[in-house]
Amino acid sequence: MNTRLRQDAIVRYLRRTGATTVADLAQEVGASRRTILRDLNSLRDEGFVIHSEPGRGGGLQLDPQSVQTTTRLSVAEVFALLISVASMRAAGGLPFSDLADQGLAKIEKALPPEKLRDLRRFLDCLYVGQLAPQVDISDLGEMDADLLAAFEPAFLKQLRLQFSYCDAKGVVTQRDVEPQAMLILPPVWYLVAWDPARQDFRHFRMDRISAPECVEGTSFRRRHVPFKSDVRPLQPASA
Amino acid sequence: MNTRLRQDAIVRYLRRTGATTVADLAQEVGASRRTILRDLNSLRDEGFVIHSEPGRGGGLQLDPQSVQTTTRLSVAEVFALLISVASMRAAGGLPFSDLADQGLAKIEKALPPEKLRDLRRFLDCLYVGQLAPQVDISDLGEMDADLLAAFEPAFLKQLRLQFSYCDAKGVVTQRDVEPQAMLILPPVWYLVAWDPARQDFRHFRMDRISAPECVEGTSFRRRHVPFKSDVRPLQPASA
DNA sequence: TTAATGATGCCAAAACCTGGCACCATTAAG
DNA sequence: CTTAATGGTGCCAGGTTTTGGCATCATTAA
Repeated sequence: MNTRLRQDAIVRYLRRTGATTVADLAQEVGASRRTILRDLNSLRDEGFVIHSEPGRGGGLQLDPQSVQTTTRLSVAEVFALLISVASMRAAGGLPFSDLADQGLAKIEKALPPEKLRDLRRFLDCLYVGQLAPQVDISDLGEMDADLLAAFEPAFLKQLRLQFSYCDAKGVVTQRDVEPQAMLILPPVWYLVAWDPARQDFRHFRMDRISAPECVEGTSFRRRHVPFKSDVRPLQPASA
Repeated sequence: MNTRLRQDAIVRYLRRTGATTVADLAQEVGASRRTILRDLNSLRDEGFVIHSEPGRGGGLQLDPQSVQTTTRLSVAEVFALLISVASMRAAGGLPFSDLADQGLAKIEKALPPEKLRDLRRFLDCLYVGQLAPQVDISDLGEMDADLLAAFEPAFLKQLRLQFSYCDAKGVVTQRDVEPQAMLILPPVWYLVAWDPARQDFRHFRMDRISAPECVEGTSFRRRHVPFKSDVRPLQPASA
């Protein structure tokens, strides 16, 4: 985790919990006490007002007034975005939710502090139930950037994709396929691809793909993927 | 000098001078040519449009239109937001997805059109499975505005809320309750409230609430809502 | 043709970040 | 008073990231 991301996470957590301790923050963002204290100093340098009190019963508290800048989105719009992203996260840690959070943090900073405060308080009243059975995707988070970097050109330029794949039995094989679609069955993402060697479609769990790499100079045609009827396009209707 | 600070300095200098060269920038901010070029790439990733032309008489120029984008979102961040919102919509039409789309549309406008086109093409390759059994929430969409308008002050100022409620058996009753939380069990939203008349918690399906209205002048205290263990706060956990 | 310029890959050195440790000051509880 | 919890600082070894230099290429105007 990046310094900047961690500091954003700290601000979010402070905003959410109202008051907490250094040890708690360290646990929450997965860093040491020392690092948290350093981050707090950095944040104070950047203008965030963070009250702190040593001693038993003391703690940290973020002054809500200490966020400023200009706006372009309406409060309702930001609220809606917030809900979407947060729900997705709650749904089981889909990939990219960290990125989305990061983007939202920037957007939130563009709200008038007063409205932002209201938004936060309102949001604190929201809870979500579990959407899907929990699956271990602990490694997925760190692969996002690599996967995205490799997949984007593969889909855009229709280049073949090579990677090594670890199937359900733990057997690792090397693959060279034509990416056709990505299928999301929360919280697991699949790559659906045509395997020229096997002359058939195959689907691969994202979290079992490693070392993905585009094969430059290759090209292929899109195929009609035989999805079941309960699978539908993700593309929003209107936007 | 920090990476971020240096990149800000580059943008300021480009804005100020109108046009310049890499060597000039390197001199100005006290870094090497190589580093400047790296920074320019980062800035482009974040959406800044920087024209550059090689060759004698060429140079760099910052597109003034891209400066209006005060919120510096990276392409990856917008992509992540897009995924979240689109998935939510596909997952069963949660309330507010229209608003979220609208907000995203504004954000997308801040992207270079070329990148936006790529983003859309990439998104065409995504599909999503069904998250939860389908429920009829056809009316929910039109109530969003009313509900939001009524609920926001109720939660913010802790005012009692009156509405008429149609229970599962179709019996309509008049309610006057203290709103404590909102619970999302996709795709259905619930209002969790303390009912003073019954001295107990009650939950109400959003799509069965009608004519909600805040009762001015009332006030109450927040209570600890006895949620089951698989219910968790919607507020994003730290990244 | 030539010199200026943007652009990219590579690599070793420099800079920075991190986590652990020792230690201190303050505070509330017992 | 003693004790445990807490915020805060200095220091250092190890790890990660950033940086600058270099070679190289493409493009453009003089």
